[in-house]
Amino acid sequence: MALKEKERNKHDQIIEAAIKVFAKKGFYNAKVSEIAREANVADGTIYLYFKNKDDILISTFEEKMDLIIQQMNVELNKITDPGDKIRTFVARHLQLVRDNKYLNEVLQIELRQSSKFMRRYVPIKFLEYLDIIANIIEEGKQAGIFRKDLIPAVAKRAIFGALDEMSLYWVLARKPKYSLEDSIDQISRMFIEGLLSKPVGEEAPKYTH
Amino acid sequence: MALKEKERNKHDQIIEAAIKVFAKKGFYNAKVSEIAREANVADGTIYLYFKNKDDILISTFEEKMDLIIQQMNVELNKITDPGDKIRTFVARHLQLVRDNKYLNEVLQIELRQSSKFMRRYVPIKFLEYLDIIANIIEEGKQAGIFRKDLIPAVAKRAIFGALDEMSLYWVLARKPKYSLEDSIDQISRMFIEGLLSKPVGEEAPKYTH
Amino acid sequence: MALKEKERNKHDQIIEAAIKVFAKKGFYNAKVSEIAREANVADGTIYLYFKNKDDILISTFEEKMDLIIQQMNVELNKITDPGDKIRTFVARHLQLVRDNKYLNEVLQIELRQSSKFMRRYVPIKFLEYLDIIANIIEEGKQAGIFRKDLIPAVAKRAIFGALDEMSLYWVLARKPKYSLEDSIDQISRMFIEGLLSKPVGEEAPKYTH
Amino acid sequence: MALKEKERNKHDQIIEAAIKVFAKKGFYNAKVSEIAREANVADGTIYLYFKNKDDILISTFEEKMDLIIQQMNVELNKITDPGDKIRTFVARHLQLVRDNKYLNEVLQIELRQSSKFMRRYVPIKFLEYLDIIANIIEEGKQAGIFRKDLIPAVAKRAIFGALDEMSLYWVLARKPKYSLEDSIDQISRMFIEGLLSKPVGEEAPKYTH
DNA sequence: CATGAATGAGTCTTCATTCAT
DNA sequence: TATGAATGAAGACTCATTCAT
Repeated sequence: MALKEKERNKHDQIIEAAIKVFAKKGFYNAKVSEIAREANVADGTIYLYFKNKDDILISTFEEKMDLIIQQMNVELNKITDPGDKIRTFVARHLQLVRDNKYLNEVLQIELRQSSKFMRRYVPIKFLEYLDIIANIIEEGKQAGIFRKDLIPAVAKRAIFGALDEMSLYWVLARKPKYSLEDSIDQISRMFIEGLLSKPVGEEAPKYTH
Repeated sequence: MALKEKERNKHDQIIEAAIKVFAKKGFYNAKVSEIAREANVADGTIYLYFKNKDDILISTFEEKMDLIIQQMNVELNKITDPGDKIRTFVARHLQLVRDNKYLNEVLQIELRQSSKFMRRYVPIKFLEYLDIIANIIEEGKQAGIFRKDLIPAVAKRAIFGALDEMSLYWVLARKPKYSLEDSIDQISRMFIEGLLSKPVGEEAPKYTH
Repeated sequence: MALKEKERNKHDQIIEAAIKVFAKKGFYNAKVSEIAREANVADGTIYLYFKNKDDILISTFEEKMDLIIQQMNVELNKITDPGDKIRTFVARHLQLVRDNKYLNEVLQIELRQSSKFMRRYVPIKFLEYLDIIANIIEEGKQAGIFRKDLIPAVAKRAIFGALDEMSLYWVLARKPKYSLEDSIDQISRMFIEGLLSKPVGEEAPKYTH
Repeated sequence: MALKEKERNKHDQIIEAAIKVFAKKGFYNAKVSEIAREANVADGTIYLYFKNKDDILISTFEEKMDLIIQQMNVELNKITDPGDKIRTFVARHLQLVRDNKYLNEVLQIELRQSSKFMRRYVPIKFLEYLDIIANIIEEGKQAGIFRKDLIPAVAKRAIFGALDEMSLYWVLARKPKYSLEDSIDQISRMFIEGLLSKPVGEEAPKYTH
């Protein structure tokens, strides 16, 4: 492992350490010296790779989101049906959340944390991620599969919000009561089919307005 | 105005001041002395009404959520159809968000802020709010209007998450591109009807799972 | 003495402590916490009275120079002859230097210390002090006692510089070899009469160049 | 230029770089790494030529003063009359100051900087420079040209101080109001002849310049 | 109840110096 | 000799909290 750490460059060591510490303590309660210790570097070394404590968090976010966006796009490019894409997006998102516990906690809680980050820092990568959903919606509309009156810019946020809240639940719940599979299924279907039961032969729902 | 402030008790003055300051600066960057100044009381006075800085935030949350829950229940009790209830919940929630800019910012950003609050503090009031949604889902299922396989505990989080993300957008966007009405309509229909278009004559959607 | 310190306000306690510590350690090597200890206040208290460490030094300078300028003017107003005024200025300056060992060290060494102060900070009080000399020169010229071709703006700096260098000598020399009286006499006469011996009847100096 | 720098040895490169950086930033605000960059060497290289940061300043001072003292002695040895020597010393000093802007700033401000240097470090070279003046005074006394009661050890400091203050004015004033020639003339005459005018009837000095 | 001056623990950041290459 | 990445000690400053009035 010592070898493994030698191989990875210090930048990455620090990012990984920061994710752990931020996840455990929260950004404001995390000490730079603790990140340094976790990364097996000296305090000062952090500042050779990052401008300041804020920069560590922002860099973590950008670099990790970049990876996630790439992976997500690779996955989605294998699929053509918009409904399947939604289902896949939901599944992949929740799997990522489950498999990257620490990172999820940081993205979930710490980045939302403070006006400091939410406002001053324009989360380009986040918008890029949201737009993956918007694109699926748009494709679905074009293909005549999704309703024409959907506003992708609103829908993308609704879908992301639902997933995000589910993720938060997992972050906070010590013992989640619902499995990943249940969550994927529930959320996919809520969005694709809606809440209504639609017995064969029944007409379209009445709240058309 | 001096009179108006005299009338209100100091506890409420401080809560209102805290909402403003937390909304503007964020919890960690808000200074107790700034809240005191905004509330027109001395720094020390804060500590006669609240245990500490954390307690101000937690009290704000609990007291305000209590009000919101009561109002929401009054509203929903006038309605019987579960679909209408969902639509009303969505509408009311987004209206509250729009009409209580500062409070929304605090609930949105600051309470999510830190493991400190999200973990240590069990948000009873928040769960109570979520359960309003769960109850609607349950009623809908009982009435045969909503799908039987819906899991209310998951659905409630999906719906709240969608609303919450929309709220966050309003907090952060300087000039929101979508109106309250559009958002209410979009989100209500996404959940009630789903994303799929249902061309005349076509049967129920194919992804029946 | 504890009583005496109680009487004086904290601002002055800090200034006096700062003079001692700056004199002993120099500005950059002086620790704010050391000034606080010397002043019998907490570290944070310093920042209730001064913006930052720089501000302590600058305030010390301004406040003390103000006192010195006032005292000097009172003294000089009792005298009419410009030559006597020069002699008195020289005497007073050197006495002040001798009697305020710590302050002198700070003014001498620490304020000259760094471009930081000498350039960024316009030493209004210092110029005011220099102008006392310029005024004497001007009066002397008006009265026909001093040479008409003297440029007060240059002469004031030459006289101050001579005194200042003498002061520096006293700061640095552990055992000064020359007494205050000798120094006063030498410097006064060098400026008033010059270096040349001018026995009665002797001709003017020969160095025409 | 690369060639030119290759020619000069690294020691001198560092000294010249240090003069620039110290002049610009001041000793305490100058970074060793900045000196290294300016000198086109690596940070570590500095420590092959100098013991530490202090040593750079002290070495700069000693080496440069050595040169100045030599030049000054060469110049003065061509002259015999003590009055002329004083005038020449004044002129040469001020010319050096004007022609070596950076060095002057360092000598003026940075060496005075801190008790650290002024006390711990005995400025042998500085005393050597002062003694050039003392020797002129002594010669003048021997020759019966200067007053017998002059104390060279005091006079040398007065003269140097006057020059030094004038130099400081040039360092700090962005647009000096007085020319080099005026300054040389004023200071030389203030010391040689004094401030007093010599009323008609008495012999007027002939060097009206 | 109310005040607000005083406290002092706590931490990010800098930068002279080292040393493996 | 030369490098420059890494080190880690050190200190200015903030601000939640207290308590004498």
